Amino acid sequence: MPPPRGPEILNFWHDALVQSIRDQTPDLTSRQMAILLSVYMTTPPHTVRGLAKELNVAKPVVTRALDTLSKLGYLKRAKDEDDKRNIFVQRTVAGAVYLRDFADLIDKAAESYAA
Amino acid sequence: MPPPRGPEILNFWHDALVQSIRDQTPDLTSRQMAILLSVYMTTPPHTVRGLAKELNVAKPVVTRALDTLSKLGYLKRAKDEDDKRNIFVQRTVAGAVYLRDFADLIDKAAESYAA
DNA sequence: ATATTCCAGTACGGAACCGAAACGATTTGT
DNA sequence: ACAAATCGTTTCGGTTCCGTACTGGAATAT
Repeated sequence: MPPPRGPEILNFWHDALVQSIRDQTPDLTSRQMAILLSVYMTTPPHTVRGLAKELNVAKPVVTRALDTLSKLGYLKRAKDEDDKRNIFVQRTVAGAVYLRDFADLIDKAAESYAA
Repeated sequence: MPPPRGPEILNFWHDALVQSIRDQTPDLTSRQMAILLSVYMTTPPHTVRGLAKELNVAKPVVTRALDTLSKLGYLKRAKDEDDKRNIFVQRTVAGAVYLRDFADLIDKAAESYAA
């Protein structure tokens, strides 16, 4: 299995992106998607400042993304009882489903490059 | 590296996305990125209606994306002398450089999942 | 206790994007 | 010749996002 690098990976990215756009699922911005993925793919706890630092963006960006993503039901805020200044961002079933579907989408796009 | 499959692909996508956001390169929307990639990764000629159909979006979406992308110098419009209603979307050096850098970025993110 | 630091969220003005409809310019059909 | 269809763009009102600055509440330091 010859590893496709460089140019070919752009083909892969292109196909996955086109699929996700065509499928008309709620159109998340790159930042929203990155935040959603961070919450699901990295170890808790997740705070606003932590996410902001990870992505190197301003805090309001994270707050706004959390507003949008929690309105969609893809994640939720939870209080930190030990330090009430904090909030923890947590996963939801709907978010897990959305990401599983997204993974299937990318997988499909990736099939062409498996050989 | 071949893109990973299954759940791992989300890790891969996450890392690539975070990298591209952190690197502060001009923040293209999914649609803009998809259009840019279509122009560079599929065979010419590329017209507005063709790109719109490929992505299943309205034509003005493509026109606006072309405005943004040509302002960035990542592609350019060219007249079709045979049918003056058409325009052809063409590649530029700056666009090629941008995509090569982007590919390097993804490649780097993919390295972690080589095994 | 009280001043300082830290956290998430809000306010604000500006910019970009969206879908739908309408527009000129060009080509095609009759 | 002239009506209809095609193509890219523009316009419209509305929504969302952005960065900067600021707010209120909570923890920490002196």
